[in-house]
Amino acid sequence: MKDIAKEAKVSLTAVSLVLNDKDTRVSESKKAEIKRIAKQMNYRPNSAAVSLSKNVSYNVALIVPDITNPFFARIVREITTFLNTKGYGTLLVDSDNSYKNEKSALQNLISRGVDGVLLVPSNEIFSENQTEVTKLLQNLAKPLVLLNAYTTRKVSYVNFDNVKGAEMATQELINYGHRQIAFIRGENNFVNALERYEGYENVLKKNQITLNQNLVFRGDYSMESGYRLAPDILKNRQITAIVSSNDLMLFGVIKWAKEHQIPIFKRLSMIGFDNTPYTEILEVPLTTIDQDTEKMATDASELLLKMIQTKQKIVKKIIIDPILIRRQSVWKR
Amino acid sequence: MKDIAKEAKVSLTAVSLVLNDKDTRVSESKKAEIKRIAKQMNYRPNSAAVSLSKNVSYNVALIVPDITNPFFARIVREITTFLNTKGYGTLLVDSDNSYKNEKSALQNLISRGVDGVLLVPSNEIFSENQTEVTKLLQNLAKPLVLLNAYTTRKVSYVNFDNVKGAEMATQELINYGHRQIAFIRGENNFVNALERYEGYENVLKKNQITLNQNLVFRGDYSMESGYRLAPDILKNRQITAIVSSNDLMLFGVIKWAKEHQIPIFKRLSMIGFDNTPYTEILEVPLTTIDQDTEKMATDASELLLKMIQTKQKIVKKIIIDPILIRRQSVWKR
DNA sequence: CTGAAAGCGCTAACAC
DNA sequence: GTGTTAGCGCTTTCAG
Repeated sequence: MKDIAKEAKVSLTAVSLVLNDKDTRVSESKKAEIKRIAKQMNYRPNSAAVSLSKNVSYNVALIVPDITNPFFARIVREITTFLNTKGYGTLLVDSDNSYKNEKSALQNLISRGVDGVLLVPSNEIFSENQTEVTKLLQNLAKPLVLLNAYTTRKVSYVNFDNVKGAEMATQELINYGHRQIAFIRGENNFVNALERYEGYENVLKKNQITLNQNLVFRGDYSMESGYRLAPDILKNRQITAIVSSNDLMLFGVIKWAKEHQIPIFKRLSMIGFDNTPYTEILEVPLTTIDQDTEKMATDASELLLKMIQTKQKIVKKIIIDPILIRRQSVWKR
Repeated sequence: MKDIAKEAKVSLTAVSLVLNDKDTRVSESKKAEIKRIAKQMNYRPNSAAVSLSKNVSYNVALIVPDITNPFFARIVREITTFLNTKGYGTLLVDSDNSYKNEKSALQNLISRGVDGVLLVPSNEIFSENQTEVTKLLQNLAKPLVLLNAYTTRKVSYVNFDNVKGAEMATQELINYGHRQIAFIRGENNFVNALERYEGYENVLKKNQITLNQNLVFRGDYSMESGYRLAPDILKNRQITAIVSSNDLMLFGVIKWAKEHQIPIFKRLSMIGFDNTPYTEILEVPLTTIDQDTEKMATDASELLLKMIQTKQKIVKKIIIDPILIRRQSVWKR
């Protein structure tokens, strides 16, 4: 900048003003001259200096439990792309589904000077000491938006209507004559898992089917957990259908069944959650609940940017409706 | 820092020295006192100030073509996790497989002050004006390591031995009696695609099978491109086996076959590339070429950090051997 | 062993 | 319309 000023024979102020388009004061001729020289010298502002001076970094933190899960991968892609067009960079952290990592990432990122954080929380965070978590989330020095979770805390979030999603899935199976419907749910404390389970319960009750806890299985949203659950699910011959809280756990069940030569697609109707791309290449394409990750990503990013730019604490709750995607894994029993 | 200095009745210098463990000079008692107070005040250095002063940011850029592709997702996870343990943050950009995006990201990230960049290049970059690309990559102001690509430029990279991988795949099929082996390759200019094709050619020649260009199909590594290619591949009834340059394109073929009720798993032997997790849940688990993404990620990250920390330009080429994972999609014809 | 002070590159309040 | 200058929070040189 100094060089530009010297070259253009103006002050640093003028250069700064012009290059930031706050050129209300500078004369047109100088303006043009400064811009020309800046371009010619291929000037790039030093972002550390800008940050130090303005106390903003134009970086946002994004924390996800597992980037390898296609559902999260989609979210990450939408968010980074969106933020990029708005002039923000994305610092990505994979928390490996661990609260400990989330916590240290949160602190680390704040001191890295991010302007705000987008948090897709782990399951674990909800099993922790909740007053500590509240403190962590509410007293964060920077704006925060939660994705794919809800909370009663004074924190913004955008989430899917999980109750509704699970209701649609369960009802679909009942409509096809199923009554012994297994449900693969997530961890006890994970709020979305609770909601999905609630949807399952609701629909059973509405259809006067008594809830049987032997049909409820508990995983952690990973393919491995589905794989682990598979033998128990498949040895219960009463079960005619499965609703899974996500596609991945169902994939795990399918993997186990394949390995043990069980014709699972012939035996069971199945509905997943997330509409991952791989649902379409299975032996029988999977019916699933689709969630509009793009909307989630842009809604959350926009909200965060608004908080950052207006410097206001906004507590807003956004809930997105899921959609039932009918393919071929459900049929009359 | 000022507060700590005041509280401890020492100078700013002392505080800085102690907190950075350059405490060769400060007395033990003061040292302890300063650390105590810093912890008590929950002191976090302002990273913008550190950056400005030291001219480093402890941030690294990571550019990938498509985070949604499980192969890249795995790389991203390994890299972010590894860099995190070394005290570096990761600025992630999804280039959407476009050279234009890569180029602007590269410039944008540099001016964001990253200390170095890890680039998993798009296919497109190799179809561009190559003198421009050379200029872009070689004259980058910061250390650069390429992943999943090779180059004759003075640029470091970590890549798989693609020739060997494709050779293993093709030979495996020949060993099982196949001779009309289709090959799904990537774009013309993408170096890895070229290498894989070369491996295919090599093995045909070695086995005295004449290369038939009608058996070579060209995709872009996306599931969609496989889907597009499927009708042409499947209508050629001579073909008894497929080698695909990645799993995803094969998934696309499988998807199309499913939709058109073609029993592809009965008709064709198939081998993919990448060993994505979903290869195991298909109707017939897929034989594939596994690439050690973790090694690639850590090798590349370590190399980059070395360049950053020693401030030396290192041009090192690392090549990793792939492994053939035998599952059930290959059988005697 | 310790501290004062210059400086990193930029912004913005202030004075002209 | 224009320029001077005081910071932003930290590191590091230099003088004691």
